[in-house]
Amino acid sequence: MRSDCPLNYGIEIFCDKWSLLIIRDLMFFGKRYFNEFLHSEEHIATNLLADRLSMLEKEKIIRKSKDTQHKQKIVYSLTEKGIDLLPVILTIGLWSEKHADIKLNPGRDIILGEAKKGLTRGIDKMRKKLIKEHEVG
Amino acid sequence: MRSDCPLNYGIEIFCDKWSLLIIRDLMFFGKRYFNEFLHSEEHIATNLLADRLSMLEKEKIIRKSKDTQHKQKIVYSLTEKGIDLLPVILTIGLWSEKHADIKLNPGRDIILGEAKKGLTRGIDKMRKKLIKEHEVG
DNA sequence: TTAACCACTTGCAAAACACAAGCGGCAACA
DNA sequence: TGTTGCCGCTTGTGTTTTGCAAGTGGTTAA
Repeated sequence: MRSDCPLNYGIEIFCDKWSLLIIRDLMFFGKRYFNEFLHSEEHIATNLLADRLSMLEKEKIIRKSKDTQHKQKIVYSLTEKGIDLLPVILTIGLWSEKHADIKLNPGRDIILGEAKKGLTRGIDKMRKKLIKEHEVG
Repeated sequence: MRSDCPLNYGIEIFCDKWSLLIIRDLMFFGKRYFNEFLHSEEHIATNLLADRLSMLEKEKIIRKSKDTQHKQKIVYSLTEKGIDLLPVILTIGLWSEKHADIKLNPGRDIILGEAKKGLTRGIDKMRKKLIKEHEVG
């Protein structure tokens, strides 16, 4: 670590071009398998995806488990630490919606709308949903 | 741009290991000069600092102006787009405080405390202060 | 006049990234 | 029971970004 600043702690872990996109896919698009992350529109390379998944697991942001149906498949899901990145992801999304100089996906309003109405309440509501989906707690 | 996802828009601009730290220094530590950013505890290199400052200016997150007193000095300050990164920085800080497995700087509680009491209210209060300090609006 | 300070720029080595191909384990099908 | 294809990766290679050190041209204080 370069410093003991809380901001820097988070930056060193997930501030790269891919980690938060993987977490987004887990949060909002129900993706759980290696191949599903691979086919997101940003097109991450297989080696980088493998790197990020093992890093995020090491940091206890995601959890790896075996699929009970298909033995060759591995299921990824969010831990509580991962779910708690929801405010970070939403605030970045809201900032982009306000300030982007290019046209963004209007479909994402469904996700951001709740947070736009009231940040704290929107986060609480979405957090509860995620805790159920990822069997946390 | 790799996609039209709002999250991705923000990520492509400021999700690297340095940009948010420079913005933090502008927001909370009153830093305004090249040399001041240079001497933060994370120790950015001069070429990277120059790169990031020109990128952040190009993205209209910061503003460059000449010091009226010292002609050789250049003053950096936040635009409204930059000030609006406050929620992003605060939520990363709060996440770190909650989940870090190492000891973090307890002095930062002064900054995070207001947001911890109530996120929306804390942001509003700090935002108003920043708008005055950076002469925005 | 000279020494220090200012915001950078340049050069180079190391690390990270991006792309393509391949690999061993598992599964569906003939 | 052999073949074909999907599964989560790993490996190899070239390119880009980063990190460090040194230097530069203009400015300022003594």
